[in-house]
Amino acid sequence: MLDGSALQHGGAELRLGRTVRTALPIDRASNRSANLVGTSMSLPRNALIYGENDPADHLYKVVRGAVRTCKVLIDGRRQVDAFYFSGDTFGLETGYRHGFSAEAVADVKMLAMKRKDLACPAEWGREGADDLWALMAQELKRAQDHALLLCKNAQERVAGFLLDMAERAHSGPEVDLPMSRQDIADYLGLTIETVSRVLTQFENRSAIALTTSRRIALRSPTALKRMSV
Amino acid sequence: MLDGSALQHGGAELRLGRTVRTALPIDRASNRSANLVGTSMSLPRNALIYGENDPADHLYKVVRGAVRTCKVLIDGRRQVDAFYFSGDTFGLETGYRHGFSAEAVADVKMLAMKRKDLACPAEWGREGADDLWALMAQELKRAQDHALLLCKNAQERVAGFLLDMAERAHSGPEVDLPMSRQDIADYLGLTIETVSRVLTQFENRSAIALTTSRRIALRSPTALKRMSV
DNA sequence: CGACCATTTGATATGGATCAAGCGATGTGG
DNA sequence: CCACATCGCTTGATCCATATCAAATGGTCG
Repeated sequence: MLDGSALQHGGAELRLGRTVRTALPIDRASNRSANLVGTSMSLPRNALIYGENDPADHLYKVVRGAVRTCKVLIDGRRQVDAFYFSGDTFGLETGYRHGFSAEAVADVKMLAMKRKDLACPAEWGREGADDLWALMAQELKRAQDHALLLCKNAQERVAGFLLDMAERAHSGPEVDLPMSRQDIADYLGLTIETVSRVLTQFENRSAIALTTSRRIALRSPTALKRMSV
Repeated sequence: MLDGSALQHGGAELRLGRTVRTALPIDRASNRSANLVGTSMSLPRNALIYGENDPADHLYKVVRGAVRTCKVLIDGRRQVDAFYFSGDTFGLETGYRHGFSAEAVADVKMLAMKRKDLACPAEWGREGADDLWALMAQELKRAQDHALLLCKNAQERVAGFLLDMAERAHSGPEVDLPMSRQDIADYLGLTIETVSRVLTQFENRSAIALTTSRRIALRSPTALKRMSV
């Protein structure tokens, strides 16, 4: 899972815009936040990081770029579980195998950290245990919030999504969305057409401004918050 | 939170069929699964166990009956996050306060276990840490599966729900659903009418049989599985 | 420039919500 | 014990939000 070759096995090779480039273990960096040594890897847009059911023996920390975790149902429908940005850690699982696959939303640089046994907390040092616990708690909250989001209507979902992105994707006054409309739609349980329509609707009401299709200025976060519940 | 008086404070007193009866600390039982001492409490149907934003300093283990955790939005919509049955532990949180309220779906008997500091794993013994980690992982999986369910259509949600209940509510060949149609609807992000219609539809196709409205025989789990994705 | 891809916009269809009524079980007071 | 209110569930009729189908627009790269 740490070298380029491993990245091509396993899950389906979906939508690879370019070939998957071998990740060179260029630098090593100690990573306080999980008390682990990380191997740096770079992957191009749409590359598969790991597939569903692959052994879950690494944690990954995004350095630059963005990652999505998702699942594809038998009939082809795709569901995006989460997005991860710079500073976020992903790959933590509830079992020994990944329940979702992970893919690069945009060119991504990240650290891969080996974990002997993620299922047995007693093996970790004190710091590591606290970090992992915090991480797990964060993932749980994310999943719960996602479920809450999915019970709402289209406007509320998109508004909530934008606010979440604005808070997390640490950009300036404008939010830079690295993912496609399809990614957003699959995360929100909507279609790309609906996502697009809601966005133009928000723009018409001056709640947002679409600088480019992937760059959005939140003109009125208050209005968005009002619309998000 | 351990005595009846505490149960009445905090969240809204919603839909209480009867008055909230004071929970007597009748017996004490050591509880291996979390390495804690539990105080037994009994509560009537619809009683509030804890409210949103209440301090999260206890874990609860269901002995008999069923519990739901949920959230009520400002406009009154309710979202059920999870159901817990005999043997399930609930109350684990991502912060110092509960993000959801917990209520008795039916008359419930449970053990309340005090936790000094749930946010600091180093404080727990080795066994306790492993147990809590497993519990957290289970909650994460539950939340993820819930989000997946909510991306599907009505048939798939109801089919998935029935299969989940059949697996968890350890009844015999017939599944005993302790919760109301409203509870199910709020869990699945549907209306009671839709839930009801889908159930009769399943019955017409002989996938299930409705012995009573709360008692369902899964005639063809295979068919349900097919319909659930 | 032309091919390609992502996004937007338009027209129509449909699944589930909403509104409304009926029905069966349970409980209560006369 | 019955008449009656209540409650949870089902069923029916209609409406609406979002999906689906289709086409136009715009941006990017060779």
